[in-house]
Amino acid sequence: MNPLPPSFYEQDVDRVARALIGATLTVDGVGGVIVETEAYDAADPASHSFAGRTARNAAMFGPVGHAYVYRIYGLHHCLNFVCGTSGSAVLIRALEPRHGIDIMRERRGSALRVEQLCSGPGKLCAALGINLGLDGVSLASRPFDVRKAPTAVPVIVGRRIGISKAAERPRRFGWKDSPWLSREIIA
DNA sequence: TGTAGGATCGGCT
DNA sequence: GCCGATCCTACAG
Repeated sequence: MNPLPPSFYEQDVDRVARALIGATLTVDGVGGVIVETEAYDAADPASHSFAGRTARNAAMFGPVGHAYVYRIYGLHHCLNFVCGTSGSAVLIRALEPRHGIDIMRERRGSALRVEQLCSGPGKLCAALGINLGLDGVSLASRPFDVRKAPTAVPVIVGRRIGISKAAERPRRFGWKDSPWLSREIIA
């Protein structure tokens, strides 16, 4: 359960996406265990970095081990971890809530079941209080805390979700049979 | 300068 | 399963 060093993110983005399953992410002490991720890079037509560096995606081309946060559909946010190859990042899609569940409910709605708090990229950003102010911020310092998975976990791979280009590429990773996934993982 | 569409979510049919 | 919310990026003209 040690903090993940910046060198961890230097690995191939698909390897990082897989290795993050089981890691613990908190923001100001609120968060839980990562159960679902997706990999993107500059050679991927579905990636924001595919068309090159712009003002929005600058963090994807910035320092490794920093956050790339963007707004989607005008109202939600998504969190990514920037990796070694320039323009590559891992989208964090779902968490098992562990810490600060009362605060998550304050932010997301007091009537929600625990399974609904972080079961999607937009949901977990709302629950953890992630916004554009965290774009480009280092994951190795506050408010972020990312810790290595204490033990190996069973990971399955499938096609990505919610994209129109290259969705069939097997770049979605999830904790096998986890009840905390955003959706079932389909190969 | 104008505008189509997106790595989503929740409510309604 | 479908649709609207809501904003800002990217690209066309």
